Amino acid sequence: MLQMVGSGAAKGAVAGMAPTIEDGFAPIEPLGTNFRLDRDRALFREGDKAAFCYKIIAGAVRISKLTADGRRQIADFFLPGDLISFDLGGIHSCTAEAIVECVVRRYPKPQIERIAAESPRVARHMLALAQDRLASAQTQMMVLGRKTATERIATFLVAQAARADARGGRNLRLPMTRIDIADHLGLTVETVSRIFSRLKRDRVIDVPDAHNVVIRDWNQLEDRADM
Amino acid sequence: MLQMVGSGAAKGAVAGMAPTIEDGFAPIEPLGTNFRLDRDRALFREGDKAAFCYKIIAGAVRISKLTADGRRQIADFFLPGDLISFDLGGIHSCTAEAIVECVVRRYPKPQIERIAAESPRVARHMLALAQDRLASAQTQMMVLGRKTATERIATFLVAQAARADARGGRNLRLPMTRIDIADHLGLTVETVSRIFSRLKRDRVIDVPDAHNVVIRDWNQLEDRADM
DNA sequence: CGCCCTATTGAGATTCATCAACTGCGGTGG
DNA sequence: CCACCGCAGTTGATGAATCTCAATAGGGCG
Repeated sequence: MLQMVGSGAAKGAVAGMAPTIEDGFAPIEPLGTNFRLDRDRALFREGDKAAFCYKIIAGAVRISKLTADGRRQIADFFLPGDLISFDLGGIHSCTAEAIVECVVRRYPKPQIERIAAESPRVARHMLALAQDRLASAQTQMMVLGRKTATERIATFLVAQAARADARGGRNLRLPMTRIDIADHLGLTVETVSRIFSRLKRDRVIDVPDAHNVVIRDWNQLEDRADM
Repeated sequence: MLQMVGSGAAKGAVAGMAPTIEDGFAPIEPLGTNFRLDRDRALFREGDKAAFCYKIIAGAVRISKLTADGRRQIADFFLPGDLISFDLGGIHSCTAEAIVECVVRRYPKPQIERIAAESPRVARHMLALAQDRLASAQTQMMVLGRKTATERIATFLVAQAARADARGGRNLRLPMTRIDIADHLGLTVETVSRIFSRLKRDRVIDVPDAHNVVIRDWNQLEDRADM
């Protein structure tokens, strides 16, 4: 699997969609080099000095933190087209790991810094990207702080669908495990599993297998997501 | 109260501390104008077009979101010296409200935009600021998703002390109500109150009144915060 | 002086976590 | 080729942490 590095890359991203923030980074593109990252390998770890910026070409990545006693919180998932650690200098505040085998493009930070310093356009895009991330973090705080388990799952499915979607079909691919979903939503695996089962029983979704969800009743799902 | 607009402003901030990110915004300073904001009045609301950037001169501000049915999540609190909505264009992703009577300095966004476009230095500072906020949002996700009620309160107290402190004294002023704290930590008022009482009973803190906390046993507090 | 809002404390209810058992699939090696 | 192992996922029973409901106290402001 995974021979499609050049041509297939855009497939999983927002292919034909409206232009995204990422389009403003054209001057940076030639500085990047692609590499492969095996499942469960870290792109970087919390506390590491940040030496590169990254773009997911294929696969999926999770961004997480750990407590001293091993509890994990996944801040976000990233899919092809997404930019990670697109900032200047500093220390990584999270660990980034491959959920599945990935192709990642990597850009040396010093060169990014130089270009950002010369091109207000690029600097502006980086700022816009950071704000986007911040807004999504704020939404996730609402999910974690104030929503019930069912609302969290429904919200998650709606958000994932909105992101990975754009291609037709209510068919949603979830590359992450139930444990990853639990650690993203502040729940246990068992609770996640139970709620998937309930949504299935209630004909809101179908679950052909653990990594695929078909949304059968979009309204029901959005209702249960609250918002 | 609150005549000290010019001289007393720095008192609550990181006064004599290491230079902060905010120092890089000198070129923007003359563009600002101060105004007063009464308790519970909004600086801006979620969904509003962002027309200004703000700096807290005196007082305290909360940043929050609401669900359709009125549940509230407070993403962060801001104190004198803090910059709010220091980004470019777009729509406010949260509501900002005064916790107590405030003095706020406001900078027109179009002018900020122009300066950011001309000065890579300023643009860079804005980016650094956004990253800081993002890192703190990620920490808060960990708190909300994976920590117990006691850990949340302890973490909150440690963080507030680290922020507002720098002056001597384990004396911590909390301008926000218990409800605000609850909505920040994903708890109910009752739980917040109970845990304050427990920490007091266990001689970890003293609570002379609802808006002041004395940290009696710093180690105990940090232990209970986990991390 | 009295009212309203914040805070505290108690008792009971509920959600979700924990513990445990079982299934199914993929890989590995006899 | 098939048996076995290990991990992900599911489901059930039980329990604990936190919420909800309720009552009371205290402080600031009109």
